[in-house]
Amino acid sequence: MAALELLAQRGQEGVTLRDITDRVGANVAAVSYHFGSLKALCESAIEYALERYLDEQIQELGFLDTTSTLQEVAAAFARPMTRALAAGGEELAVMRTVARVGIDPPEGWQRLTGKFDRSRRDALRVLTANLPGVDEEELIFRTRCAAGMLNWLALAPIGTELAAMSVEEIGRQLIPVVAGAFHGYPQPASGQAQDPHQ
Amino acid sequence: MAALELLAQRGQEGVTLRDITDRVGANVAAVSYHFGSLKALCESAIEYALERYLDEQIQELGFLDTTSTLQEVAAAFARPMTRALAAGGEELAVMRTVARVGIDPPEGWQRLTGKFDRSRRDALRVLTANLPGVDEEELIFRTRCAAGMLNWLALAPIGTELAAMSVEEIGRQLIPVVAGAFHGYPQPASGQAQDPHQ
DNA sequence: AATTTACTCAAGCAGTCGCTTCAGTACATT
DNA sequence: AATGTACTGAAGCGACTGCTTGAGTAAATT
Repeated sequence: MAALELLAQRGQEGVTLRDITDRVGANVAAVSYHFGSLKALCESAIEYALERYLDEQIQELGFLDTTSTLQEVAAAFARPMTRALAAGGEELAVMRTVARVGIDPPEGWQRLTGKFDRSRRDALRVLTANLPGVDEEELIFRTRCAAGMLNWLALAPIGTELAAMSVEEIGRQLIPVVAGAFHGYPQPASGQAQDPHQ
Repeated sequence: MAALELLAQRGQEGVTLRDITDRVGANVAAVSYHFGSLKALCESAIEYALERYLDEQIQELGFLDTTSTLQEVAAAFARPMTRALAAGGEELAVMRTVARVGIDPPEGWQRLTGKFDRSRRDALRVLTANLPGVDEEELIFRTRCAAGMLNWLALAPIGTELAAMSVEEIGRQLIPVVAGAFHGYPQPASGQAQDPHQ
């Protein structure tokens, strides 16, 4: 039940029935018996991963309030990923599966839209307090960009490099980048460009 | 020769020989005749996409110099992607293929490391001029984060939303985020113990 | 002891995969 | 007209896919 996320993350469509059964030492019939089909097994694994990630994300954002700094928001936003990168193993496989779903969403993934929306709303709430001058639409966009960046880190080779670091080291490098993406760096509307952080 | 990138982007490992031939109205034998194998065809398509993207990226960065602002750097860095998103079609398929390669690199992709390194070096050169206070190692990290974010935009569903906008509209939303990721947003000085998770 | 329940196992099904084969065709060259 | 070159078409090969089947097994329940 657990070791198959390791396969779901190596490619949603690239995982075969016998890959899984060989890895866990089971028989192909066991999958049909327990899940009905390979597709149902994958959906079950994806649902498990999504729930686990969203619960963690919502909890992290729940620790924040309107007095939280932008760095704290970025840290909370990125913490599920940084923790998974540092932990590796099944925790990282869960994050990779979630990231894959963001690229190749399965058919019936709308079941979890509720939790997903709540996670996004929580992030938006703490961001608007820090960046009152930015449109809500743009904050949503930045949130999605930041989430995409984190998902990319989980999937791309750079993620395996980060996996060798501690969670503090990852956060030290990553959080300023996430916070910077949230904050933005305005385009020179007219005249001289100035450092907006002063 | 062109319409097959559309398939390579729908999943490197999920593309089948008959998918391609049915789409272009050709026969399976034509692939073996022209490329030798499906793998060779995919490698050829990937190589084509990578070269096309890297040439464009290097050219964009080449327009910059040490007097360019951070927004200009971000704009040049993101322009191949914003342009592809606005253009759609084959140009977007090329970017999606490149992004897929970043996640699931094919076996012999080291051939193009030279151009890839040059692109990264060019980006680093114009970034150090804008951010002299940041370590080079961290600038490399931020460059990879920003590139990952752009790749994500190409692959994820948000990319199809962006594809409905003009290149100026995309840039208006995207460039501040990329520039913000480059610039970073510093963490609060250590010792304040603001983080509730420690 | 008998029965039910939960599950595993090897075998095999139809379908698809990448790839090859070889006869057939269009066209340029001689 | 004959020949060579470049390419296409349909058919089929072995390997693999997801999935099913039916016999077999171990433990719990009766």
